Amino acid sequence: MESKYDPKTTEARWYAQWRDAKYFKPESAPSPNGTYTITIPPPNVTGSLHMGHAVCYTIQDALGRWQRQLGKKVLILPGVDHAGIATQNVVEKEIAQEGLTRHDLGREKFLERVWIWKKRFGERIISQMQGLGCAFDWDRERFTMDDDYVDAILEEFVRMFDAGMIYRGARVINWCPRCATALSDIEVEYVERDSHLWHIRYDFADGNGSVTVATTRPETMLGDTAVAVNPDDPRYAGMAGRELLLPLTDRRIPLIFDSYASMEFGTGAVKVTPAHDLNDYEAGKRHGLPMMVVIGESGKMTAEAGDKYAGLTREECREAVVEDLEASGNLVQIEDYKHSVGTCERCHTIIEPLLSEQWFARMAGTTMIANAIAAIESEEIKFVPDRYKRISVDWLENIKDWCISRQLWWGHRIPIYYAHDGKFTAAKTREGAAARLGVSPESLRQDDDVLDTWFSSALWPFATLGWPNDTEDLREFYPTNVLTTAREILFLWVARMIMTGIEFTGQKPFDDVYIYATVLDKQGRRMSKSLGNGIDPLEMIDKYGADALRFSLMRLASKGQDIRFSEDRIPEARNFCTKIWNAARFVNMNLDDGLDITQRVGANEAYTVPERAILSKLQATVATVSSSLASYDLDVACEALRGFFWDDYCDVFVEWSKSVQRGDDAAAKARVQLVLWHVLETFLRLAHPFMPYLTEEIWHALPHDGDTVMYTLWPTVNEALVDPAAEEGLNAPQRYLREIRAAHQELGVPIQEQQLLQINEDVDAASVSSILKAFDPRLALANVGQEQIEGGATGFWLPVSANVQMFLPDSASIDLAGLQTKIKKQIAATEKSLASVQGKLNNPNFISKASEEAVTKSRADEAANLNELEKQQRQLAAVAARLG
RNA sequence: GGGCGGUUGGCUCAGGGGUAGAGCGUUUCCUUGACACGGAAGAGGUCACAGGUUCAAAUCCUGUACCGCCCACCA
Repeated sequence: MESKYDPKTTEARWYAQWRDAKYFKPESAPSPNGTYTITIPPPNVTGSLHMGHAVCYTIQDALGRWQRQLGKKVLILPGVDHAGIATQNVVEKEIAQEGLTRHDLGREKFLERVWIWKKRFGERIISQMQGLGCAFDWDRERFTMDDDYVDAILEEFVRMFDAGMIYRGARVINWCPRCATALSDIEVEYVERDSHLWHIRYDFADGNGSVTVATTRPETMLGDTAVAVNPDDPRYAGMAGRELLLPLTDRRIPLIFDSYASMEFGTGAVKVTPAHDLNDYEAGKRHGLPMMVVIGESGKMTAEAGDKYAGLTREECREAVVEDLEASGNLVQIEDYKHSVGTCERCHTIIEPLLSEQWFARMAGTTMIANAIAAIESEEIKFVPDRYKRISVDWLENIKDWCISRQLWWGHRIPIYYAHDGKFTAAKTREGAAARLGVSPESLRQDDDVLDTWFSSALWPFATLGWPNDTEDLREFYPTNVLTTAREILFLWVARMIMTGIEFTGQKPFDDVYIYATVLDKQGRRMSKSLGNGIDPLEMIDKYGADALRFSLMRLASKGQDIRFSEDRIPEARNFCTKIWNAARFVNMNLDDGLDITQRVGANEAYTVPERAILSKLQATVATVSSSLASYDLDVACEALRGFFWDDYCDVFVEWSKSVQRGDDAAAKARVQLVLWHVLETFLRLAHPFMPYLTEEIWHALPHDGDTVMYTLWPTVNEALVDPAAEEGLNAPQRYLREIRAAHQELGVPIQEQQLLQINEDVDAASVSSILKAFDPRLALANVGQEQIEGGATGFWLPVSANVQMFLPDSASIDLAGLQTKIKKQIAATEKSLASVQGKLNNPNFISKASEEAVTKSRADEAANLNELEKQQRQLAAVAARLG
């Protein structure tokens, strides 16, 4: 093994080897224990992967590698999403730099450009996942625009259409004037804005009085077709049906009664613009009001807005209208007002609610929704953390119909075909539609719109496995086991996969939904392009290695808590990788050639205390890492691995083993080597899901059995090796040693002069002595456990811990006064702690009401404190006697 | 307006009814034959605040404050 670990060359070498050997394919591994499937959330082809993706794919890879070691036939199916609106936007931005719009290119040429983009970024994304070390089955990689995937979408659409779940209608929808498309409700992002509330006076047409309305959007008044007041509002009693003169126009509009007008807000009168506000639209429908579209799809005022305003942008028109209202004297007041404004999730342009013909999927009240709710409520599909269960159900229970048509070019064309006579139907093909309508295919016109991206991603877990065909993959790997995803697409994606999965396959799409931590920057802000605070995973891999990045992310990603991440968190993990490398190198260089690894460590052999202790702790680590993986507590697993390896294995066991290696007991050497190797090899298998490259590299450098650590079996707990007594047998001497060292430091006596130790505890004196000498060879311990001083040396016994005394010969020059002060301080502390425990024990309520366990523990605490106090007092006495 | 999460040593976070834990940082010592991306020893917290329940509260309950997120037809 090289003295320094080089992640870069190691990672590249292993990934290529794994891939060439087809290790990632479920068919390759010995798999007697069933299947385990993950269809990874397909990233958008909009750009490269960010840290959130790195967390996502790292977790899934770790879960997959773990399950593979458990003997499962593991399929992790990768892919990318065409991401309609998002991708169209980035390509539009790209061509804008050439001074072009998509309309300059035309649909066909523009789509060519998008495909070029897709190829470039799709490949980059795949190589990024591979750089992370992801053991995904690349032969099964899917894209949401693959032919067979498209077939699944057509199937979905036609089935829903035939079931009456898809309809076309004119409704007020969310329109993004910049993207020039409709959006669904959940693609709108609300942001708080400082604005104004404009109070405008509408005079009655008969010249008798007026009504003042308040609005945040004065420009929409040009499309007002009524003013509404609450029927119970005494201020407007009997005024229903009276006509108002709409300012700046010559139109007359009615005053209507509708309970949607709140009496508490402003004057209680609300202007009604049915074509540009969802509530107003509903009110307009209730009252049969005309709907005037005054703002067009481009965000500019239409001819309906009047000659004066037509052609102005919404913003320009607002200024003009306010100015004109001021001039006409109708502007009563301008109030500062903070409210939230809907914006486009993709381009952040302010949404225009717009009356428009769109395709909708019926959601509310359908069995599709009911079944999804039932699956979540019954926990047939389990959410982790479980609070997302309630959130998901709430959303589904209040679901509205879903606007699925988009006026985009990049996406799946809606499979609706229109005949000349206006009749239309849905079909997978033009020919199919022609047959349904009884006309010729040539006479049909296909709808120009495309489908919402999420309409296609909703099928991901099963369309990727071949649905609607009854494929072998679908039968074998569906339902999948876990969906690991980001919180922000819980409704957009997760809920919809559950809906469609149950609807179309009759089965839930996955058992568990694991919502992982969001990666934030150091200040707790979202990482985003506009803030420029993102960190490029590939750059970090290049700098620290993939294993270090993976480990740092998983170690920080505790369940339900967001991660504040910055580059300076990675060295911690990188240092751990280095530590593992160096320890392995040390172990490896000390292994004798004849090590027989078929002789795995068993329980029956006569191991020394430190050997039994490390084997025992290894069992605990196996248990913790296994259960933490099962409950998605990857941070806990990482911490268990780190603590065990660094503290228990390196700092204690490996250090101790040096004394054996230095000695001349051949049998002891062979034994310790076997334990060193066994623990390390087991650790590598445990750590492999988290740091695949490093573990593979070391595993191969060590004696091993097999071709890859990927296919080794997951370690199990060997109860026979669980040995708390041995752990204590190792802990105790370490405690003594700390105290001996402290005492020597305190006394100013070199530790080399320490020869004798007296121990009153029930310990194996020989073992303690040997462990002590192993950790500090400077100790010239001649005897442990004997009070008799050989050779008639004179000196005094200083208690160093409750049951241990060390001998200080007269020759030592000792700072007794300093020691005295220190012991007195310790006594005070012990007394305080003793008083606290005794206070508890003297409380009759505690004795009678507390659990037996708690009382027992307190009694033990009291005894320990008393013991400690006694020792300290003896110490003090010993020193005092010495001081004379 | 409703809901959810958070508030623990300088920083980032675990934990969770029985006298506070980790990593990083920091202090002192150590270039000892795996590792200075290291080792040894140490300092450092009345667990946001106020009430309550309990023999016992950092932990459970109620409320408050602040931070963050989500939802809602906040003219």
